[in-house]
Amino acid sequence: MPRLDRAFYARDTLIVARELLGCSLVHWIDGQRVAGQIVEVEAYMGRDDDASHGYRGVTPRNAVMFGEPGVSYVYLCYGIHWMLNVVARPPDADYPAAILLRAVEPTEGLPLMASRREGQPQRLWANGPGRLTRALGIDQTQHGLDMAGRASPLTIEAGLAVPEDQVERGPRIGINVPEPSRSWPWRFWIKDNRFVSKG
DNA sequence: CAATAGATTCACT
DNA sequence: GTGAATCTATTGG
Repeated sequence: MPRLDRAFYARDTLIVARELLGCSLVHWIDGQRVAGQIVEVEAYMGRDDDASHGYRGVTPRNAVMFGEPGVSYVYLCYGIHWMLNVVARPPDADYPAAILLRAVEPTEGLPLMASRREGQPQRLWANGPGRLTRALGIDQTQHGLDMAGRASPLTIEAGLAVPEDQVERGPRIGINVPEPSRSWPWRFWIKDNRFVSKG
């Protein structure tokens, strides 16, 4: 399937988040292709969302959130876990925005993934934002890549559209939960998918 | 500078 | 359910 182009990412953040469901996150490691189908995402928009890294303005870490759509935003969380986001915002947006990839279902390069997730059952390989980066071999070196660019080793490819009746939306989970009025519908996941962490 | 919270996961109880 | 692991950006003195 073709990789998602710039125009895909250069739209309303919530629309892009919704449409990322069912697409394939693809990474080439040493000429090997590893991939998973995106089953859970979370949108972070700077202007109204004080949980967003972009809320308080530009810093060295979050700068790409203010820039080109389609660029990867990778950062270390809790000193241990790499989080993978992709910038998604209209070209003229006056706010920073990115979408956190929270879970994928492994589809290609399973032996390589297995070696990176040794001792874990397959259902736990990529069921979580820190787990999927581990499974696919994504870390700081993938920060700032243009995922819409032709040569990027990290990209997202189009998938079959997920029907609306299979999509669920809900609030954040965990420690960083905004006020209820602002906490929905920023998380999207495929209904009944066994890799979705919570619902 | 020192302190702290954090878009989490894992091992253990 | 609870706590540890481990490091960076940000906040406060």
